[in-house]
Amino acid sequence: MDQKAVDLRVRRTRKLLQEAFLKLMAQKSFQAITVQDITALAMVNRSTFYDHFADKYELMEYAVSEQFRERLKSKLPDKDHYSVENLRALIITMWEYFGCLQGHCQHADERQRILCQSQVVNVVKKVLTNWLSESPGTMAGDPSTRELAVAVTSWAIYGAAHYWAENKPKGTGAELAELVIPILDGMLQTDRLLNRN
Amino acid sequence: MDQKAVDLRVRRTRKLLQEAFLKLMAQKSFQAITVQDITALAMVNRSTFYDHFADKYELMEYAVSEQFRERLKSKLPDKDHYSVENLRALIITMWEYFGCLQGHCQHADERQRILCQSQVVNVVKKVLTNWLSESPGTMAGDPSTRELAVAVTSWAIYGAAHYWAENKPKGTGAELAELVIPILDGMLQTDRLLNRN
DNA sequence: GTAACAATGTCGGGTACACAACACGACGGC
DNA sequence: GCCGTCGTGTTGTGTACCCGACATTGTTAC
Repeated sequence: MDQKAVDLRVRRTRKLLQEAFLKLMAQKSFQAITVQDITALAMVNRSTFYDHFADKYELMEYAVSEQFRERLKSKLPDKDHYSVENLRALIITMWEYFGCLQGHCQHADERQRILCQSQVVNVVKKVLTNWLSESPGTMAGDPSTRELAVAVTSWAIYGAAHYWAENKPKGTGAELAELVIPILDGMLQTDRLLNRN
Repeated sequence: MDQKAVDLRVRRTRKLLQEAFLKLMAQKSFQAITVQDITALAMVNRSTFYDHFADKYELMEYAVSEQFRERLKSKLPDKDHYSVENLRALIITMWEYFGCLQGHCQHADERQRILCQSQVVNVVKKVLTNWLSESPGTMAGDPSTRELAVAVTSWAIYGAAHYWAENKPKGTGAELAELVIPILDGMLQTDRLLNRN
């Protein structure tokens, strides 16, 4: 699933299933969507669906991850290295996406909103891991410390974005970023310093 | 090509190629579009293209035919039988589509505009043939007379729609229909009467 | 002229996918 | 109870498609 899908057919099939699922989510509840609905709209045979996803939950996770990944990729100034600008874009994008999730999936209940959001966090974890491993002269020796820092930071961002999306409907992403960047940047910087010793 | 393409993969591939082609026509000239452009956008292997179309001209004909067919299907009150209302819808739809062709394919030259329009006439021929063969008690014995009537009527409609689109930019489709329906309906009716004897 | 390059059209071998058929559980009606 | 219907998940066989490589045909530049 996560590993590269080289074959054009594989990439295309997943893309078609993803798009069909997102379209259906805009007009139906997740429960009301059947695998048959998805495959019919995507023009993919139903049994082929199971070659890629165990069930519609797995497709939802995939669709959310990919959509957020795409969106993030287009917003990051330099996607390969850590910087405060990248961190700001990350925070704002996640907050925006949470709002978009609420808007796009009108019929989503609390349960699968959390499922979706946790997928977003997983994407952020990967991005942060990349940044820190690409960052020159940091954490050469201790990957487990890095994993911990990534997990803490990712979920911290989630907490901020989630709170802001739920409780501050008038707030902007920039405001949110200004509030939490000092904390997060501090975490990542001290982490780097610790590992230099 | 024309015969039914049952397999889902075939229908999907052609649909993807068609959509990609139409997207590219909106931003490039026909000459500037390569088969590679089309297949890349459609997420279809280039060699697969040649399993369906001999060249990009054939794809253009297919795309125009299908697009017009779809458009027509959604406009006809009763798509299976001849009636003046159907004839009116046919005339107006063709005229509208010619305008749409000019708008959508900005970079099209005169040569392939005619290629496209002749495909539209072919679709109209098939529709008229269907109508007359489904029409109860008409032309049971002489298909060649029917073919002739269909050809004459189809190209007559083309002449009207083409002229109206080119020379009467202020005109409406309804006006055009009112002008030519008497002639065309007369042709089809006398044709029927002739064949009753 | 010709050399480099890009797009076309074709072929063979491997594979992702379609299709049909199946078993299973969950419902709802009689 | 038994029934038909619907959605799910699995399996086997045939095929549409991918991919890479190839020769051919323009097209541009030197």
